[in-house]
Amino acid sequence: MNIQLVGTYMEPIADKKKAIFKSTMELVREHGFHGTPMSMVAKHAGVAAGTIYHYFESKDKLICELFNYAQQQVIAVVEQEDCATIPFKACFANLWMGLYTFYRNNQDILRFFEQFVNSPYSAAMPRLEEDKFYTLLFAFFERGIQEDQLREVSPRTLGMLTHSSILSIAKLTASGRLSLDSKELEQVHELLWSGMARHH
Amino acid sequence: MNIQLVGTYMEPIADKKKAIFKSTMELVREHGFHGTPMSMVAKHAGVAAGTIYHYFESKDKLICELFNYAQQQVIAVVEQEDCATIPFKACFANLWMGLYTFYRNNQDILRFFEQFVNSPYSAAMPRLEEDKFYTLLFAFFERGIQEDQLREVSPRTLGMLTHSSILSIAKLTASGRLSLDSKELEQVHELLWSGMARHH
Amino acid sequence: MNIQLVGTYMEPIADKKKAIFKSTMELVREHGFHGTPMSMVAKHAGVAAGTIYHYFESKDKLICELFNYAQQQVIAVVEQEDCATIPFKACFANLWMGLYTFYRNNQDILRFFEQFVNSPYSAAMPRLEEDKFYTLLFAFFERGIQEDQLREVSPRTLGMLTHSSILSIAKLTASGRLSLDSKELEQVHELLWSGMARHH
Amino acid sequence: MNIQLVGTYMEPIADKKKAIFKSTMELVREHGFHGTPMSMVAKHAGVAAGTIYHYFESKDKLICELFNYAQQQVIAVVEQEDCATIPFKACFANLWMGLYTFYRNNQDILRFFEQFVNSPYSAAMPRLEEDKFYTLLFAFFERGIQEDQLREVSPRTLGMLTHSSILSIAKLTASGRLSLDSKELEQVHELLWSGMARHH
DNA sequence: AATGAATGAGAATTCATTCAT
DNA sequence: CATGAATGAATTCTCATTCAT
Repeated sequence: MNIQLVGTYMEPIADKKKAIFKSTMELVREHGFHGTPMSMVAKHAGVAAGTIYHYFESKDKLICELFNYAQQQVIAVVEQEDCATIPFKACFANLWMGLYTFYRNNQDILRFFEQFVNSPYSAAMPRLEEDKFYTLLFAFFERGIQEDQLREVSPRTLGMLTHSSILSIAKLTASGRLSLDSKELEQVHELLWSGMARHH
Repeated sequence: MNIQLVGTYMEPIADKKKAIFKSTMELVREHGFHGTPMSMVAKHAGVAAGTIYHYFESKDKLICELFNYAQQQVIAVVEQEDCATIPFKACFANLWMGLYTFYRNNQDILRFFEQFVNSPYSAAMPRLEEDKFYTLLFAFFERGIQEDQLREVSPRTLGMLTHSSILSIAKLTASGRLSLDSKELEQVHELLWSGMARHH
Repeated sequence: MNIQLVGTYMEPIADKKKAIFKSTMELVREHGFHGTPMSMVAKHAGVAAGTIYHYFESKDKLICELFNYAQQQVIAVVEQEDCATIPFKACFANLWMGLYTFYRNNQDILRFFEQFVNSPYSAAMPRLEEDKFYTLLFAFFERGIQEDQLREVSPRTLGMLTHSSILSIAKLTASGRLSLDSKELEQVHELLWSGMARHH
Repeated sequence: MNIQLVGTYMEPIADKKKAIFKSTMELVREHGFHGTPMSMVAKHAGVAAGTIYHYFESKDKLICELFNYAQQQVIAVVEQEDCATIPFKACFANLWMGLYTFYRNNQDILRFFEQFVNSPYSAAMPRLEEDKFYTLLFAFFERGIQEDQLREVSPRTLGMLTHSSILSIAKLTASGRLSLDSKELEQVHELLWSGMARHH
């Protein structure tokens, strides 16, 4: 079948559309938005330039849809952590490691995200309140506070601190400028935890 | 006088050059690199397009020099903290607040940096080892470890964690999506400190 | 039945072909040739883009055939005036009003014609001598001269003057910039007649 | 000097701008709007493609400005007829012949006009009431009526009839499908006049 | 030093047409 | 017959850069 499932929406995505997503991601990572002409995407994806415009209104739309597409994958990482049955602290550790591992293994996405959120494209994106990823993330910390596990700091602050720590360490290790073994990684999120946790 | 001092190098910068820097910074912040043609910089800076090429070899060079120019200012913030005479913890707090305040008051620079480091431009920039800002930052944490104030975590890790926390909180408060009073800000870097500090 | 008669040729025209003609006419009127892509015609006509190419070799052919198709209708208007049994002057009046009424009620055709004859498409069309409409028109005035009803001015001149007067008044009233009641309309062609008629 | 006067506005027009106007006029006449890419205009005018965009915002603007530019010339023809000192009938004859001669000698403009007014471009143009050419024309006939020289037919009707007669005859003779000597031309506008004139 | 008109390579996008289903 | 995804040449337009003044 010429289709594939994405996220939890069961939306079938044509092979060509996926190929265009994949190529755009890889090329934007390497060359940036501006350095990635549609002709390059087309060539890399093995389709004609015009074909891209069957699937996407414009380059801008392609970029924004790609962001959403990739965002879904990050959301899936957050959602798969079933925190209901394990201690909050362990859940925090899982979340940190889960996201870290995801970004570490998906450098394209990490780099694409960083470019995207700092570009004028992001102006067209949902506000923090409507952003599913951040909604989930903030809710997680909200819960931690209410369960008396975390200090009484705004959940947004905790969420941003956690996420930015994940991103910065993932970029650092991915760039090869620092190598951290699993023990050291544990140290990192443990460090964060000990800062954020309420001390009884 | 038509000159001005920058950094500690005593390099005089012509008014026009400065105007070009300023305009580029503001425009790139709003429109991104790609959305900021040289003609727009020229108009905004009140000079002719050709004039820019008296001061800068190319657009790429202008962008890179602007990065260095702005970087100098961040370095100045780090350098002005005289940590020799105060306790390390207080110095950490000063550094965090100093950088936070700088970025908070210089949104243009913050946004420009974020765009820059995630773009292909940054490929042309010095490696972490040769980057004066990071050298200073890492040295600071190195000292903290050697003084037995910080946990034995790689200084790079500590530096990146600290810097990313500053950037993410500055972006968050600057965007207006979160408002933190000075007490809450203190909480944030205190949180970080308590995670990183060696507990005797 | 899925067919219909057109003109006097008894050529059956498939519903789809007619729908394509109709859509093209309406869309070209509004958007011009260039502003009317085949995909738009297809959508408007409720057929697939490829289907148009079953009926028409190319866009150019479609346009030219549409011109002929519409031309038939104008010819029908001219032919239905049976001038053999009524005075020439009355026949002139009927012809003027017949064509005026037709164009007035068929703005699409009027606008399409005007665009067509002034475009490079018309280069591919029959010369004046081979154009049935003009042949009929010129013959009419030829007869008027021979019957000593009209001044000795070239029939072509009289034909063009008459036709252009009809078109310009139809465009003017259709545009809503001028409103003429039936008496005023009569005045107009009476005016023309009194200019062209031989005064005995 | 690198300038030239246009109309009565004394607006200097750069040589290149004029060359672009001239080329566009000639090329549009022959190939139509759609058949005249900007690259063709550039080549024909001896300028780079980008240069056109120094003078004109877009192709559409170029076309519209060209229309106005050419319109000025037609207006000049109308304005140069000083009707105050000669009989109205003679003035009508002069006007008819003046415009006829202008269009006859400026086929490019005639063809361009016809294409323009029947295209979607004309939608962007001033309404009849604000159109200087038609304002002048209608005022002329208004005067004829008030001076008791013309029948009591709406000036707009008379104006459109007259102008359309000029255009159709100019097209006919220019196409070579009809040849009219000066006597015959006189016959044509005399014919019109006798239709429109009030018979005392 | 400064100007800004001119350049032209390159980018995004369109659309007539084809063809496998 | 009918479809509409796919094609890719052609088009409009942008913009970094140059250079005569």
